[in-house]
Amino acid sequence: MVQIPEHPAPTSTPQYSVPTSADVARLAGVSRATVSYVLNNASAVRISEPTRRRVHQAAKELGYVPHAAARSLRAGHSRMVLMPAPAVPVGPLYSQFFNELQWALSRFDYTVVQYGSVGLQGDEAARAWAELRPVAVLVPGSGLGPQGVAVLKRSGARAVLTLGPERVEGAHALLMDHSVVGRSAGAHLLARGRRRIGVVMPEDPGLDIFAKPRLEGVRQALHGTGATLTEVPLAYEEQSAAQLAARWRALGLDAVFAYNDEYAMLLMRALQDEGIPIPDETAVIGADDLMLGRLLRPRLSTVHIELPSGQELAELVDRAVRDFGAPPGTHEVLGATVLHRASS
Amino acid sequence: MVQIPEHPAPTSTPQYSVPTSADVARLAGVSRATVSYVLNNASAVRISEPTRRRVHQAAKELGYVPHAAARSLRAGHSRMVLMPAPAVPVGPLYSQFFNELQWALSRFDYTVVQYGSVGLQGDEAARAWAELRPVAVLVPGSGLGPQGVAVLKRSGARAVLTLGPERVEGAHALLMDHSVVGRSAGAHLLARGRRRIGVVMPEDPGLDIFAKPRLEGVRQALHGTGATLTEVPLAYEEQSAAQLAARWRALGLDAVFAYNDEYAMLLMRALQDEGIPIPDETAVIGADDLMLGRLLRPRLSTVHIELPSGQELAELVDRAVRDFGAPPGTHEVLGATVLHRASS
DNA sequence: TTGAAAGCGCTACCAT
DNA sequence: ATGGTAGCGCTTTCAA
Repeated sequence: MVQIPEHPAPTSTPQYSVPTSADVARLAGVSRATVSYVLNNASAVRISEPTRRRVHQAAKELGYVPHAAARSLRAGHSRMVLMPAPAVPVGPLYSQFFNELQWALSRFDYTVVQYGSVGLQGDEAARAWAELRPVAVLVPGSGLGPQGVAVLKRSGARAVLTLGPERVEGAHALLMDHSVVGRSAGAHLLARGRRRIGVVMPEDPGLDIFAKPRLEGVRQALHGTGATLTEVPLAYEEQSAAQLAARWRALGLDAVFAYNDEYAMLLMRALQDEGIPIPDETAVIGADDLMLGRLLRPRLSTVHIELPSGQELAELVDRAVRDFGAPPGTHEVLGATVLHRASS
Repeated sequence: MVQIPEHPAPTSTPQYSVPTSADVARLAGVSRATVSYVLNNASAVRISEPTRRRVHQAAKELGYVPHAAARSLRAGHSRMVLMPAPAVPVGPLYSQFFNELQWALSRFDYTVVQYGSVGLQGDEAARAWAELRPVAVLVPGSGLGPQGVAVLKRSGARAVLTLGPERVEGAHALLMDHSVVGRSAGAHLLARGRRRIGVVMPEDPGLDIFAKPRLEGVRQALHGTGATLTEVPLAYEEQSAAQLAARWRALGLDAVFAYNDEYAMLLMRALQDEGIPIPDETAVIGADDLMLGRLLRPRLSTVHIELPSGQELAELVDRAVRDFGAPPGTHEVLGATVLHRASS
């Protein structure tokens, strides 16, 4: 289970020990109960104004800060929403989404905590999270199995939500099916009259969870149209792009969906250096709608991705927590819109 | 102090209550003490092999997960390193640095938790953090005052480290003085023979904490050389860049440090659209060494920024925790190197 | 080798 | 209006 390694004892004792509510009570000349009532604005009991003042004064004087662990231990539950930090370095899109979510959840009086679980595998990670007894767990990406969900629920988590490509038994699913991105891109390229379509596959294996569904989406869009699909591996390096560009004409493609805008920019530059006219000979489309794509010449077409608003998601979490008897639901939360610019 | 709003009672009771070590003890037919010994591999006591097996078996059967809050309450301390999530959306540089740090700290058996404190102000935030009784707090950016540091320390935090532009009384400082970035850029432009130097100031006020020191660094580099410095406000939008470019010649600048690579790319495109040759008429240098800067024509010169390694930082944190009697130290942790490419 | 029990800081019930 | 106190889950002496 859990091992507590030994750590050296403090080299010196703190001059002041941490003040507790008992200290506040002593200083104010009241009982611990009264302190608790006052500091929590308990509505069930009425405390006289002078007493309140004395307590507040004493608390301030001592620099008293309540002990969250003790409180939630006593209460039997917490308002902590735990969110494992995604292992893959994610873009600004996600960062912003996360901040928004955090803000929205705090409006519901939840405390959002991002837990770094580097190096832990699957169910082992779930156990580590469960030790914190969060009221809800919001898991990005894949990597949590039904076992993990069960562990969390048995440990009192009232809602487990996954943000990822697939449903997990027992958990609410916020399906972020990236195939819709590929479908949009594929459909767009078809509509532009392209027939021999390449799809960039980043060589960074960490990106597979996004890249594979996007590829699959393109495949779906092309299905039954007679258009061909060619996977094009590419590392996020100039040299890799140059090599690819050198053999580009041999691939015989008239369009390429470049996984995202960054890869698109990398590839586009290499193709242009090779003298391949865009979009005439090869159309290029990216994804993520980065500002920088607009600066290219020709301007980069892209698939704009809509994540759910933090507000919506926070409501979903709150509802799941409150109706935690209800069966877990599934929500499609990824939108995709093609922004047609000059490169396609 | 802290207000606990009321929340509706559970709509239904969980079918199974969360298993405790007492449940494990009961099922295994031993005492709670024995369970604790077994699950924590206590070296002080020897437990017979059959008993161990029974305990492990029972724990597994019940899906027992220890309660971190109860444990740290009893222990009187935790191994939690708390890191407030930076309010400003930060780039991939920081994300990677953070992951590395997290990993390194986990090697020291710390649990890293990122706490989202959106909407909390200064010392209020510090109190919220202090409620969690972290053993160490690692605060990025500015925003924590001496008061806040005191609150944290009085609440048992054995180390408070700030990652930011300036020292804070009582806290260890990992000084990330961005003026070194500006100094490098300024010195480089001077060395290239430029004399009328512009410095892009992003209009996003959240970036001021980086932008102002960078500006100051340029000022320092130019000091006493007779070169002039002009602040150039720019929003991260094409239109803003276009407007700036339109009046560029009137500014009479022969070089510009563009805050970072993204702003540099934005500006460079606008200048080129305006027919201003780079670097002949105006030299451009960015910062952050983004891959995408290499794709521009001319290739973008940049200031490569070196953050400290996660390993180093983890060691620093660990030492600070262990020798928490020692006076807080100051460490310069930002390096800057100019990568001269074609744009300057 | 194992068990009984105290107590970490806090809140909520029940007295007064 | 205020105080006494039990008990949340856990670890760790001390006794047996």
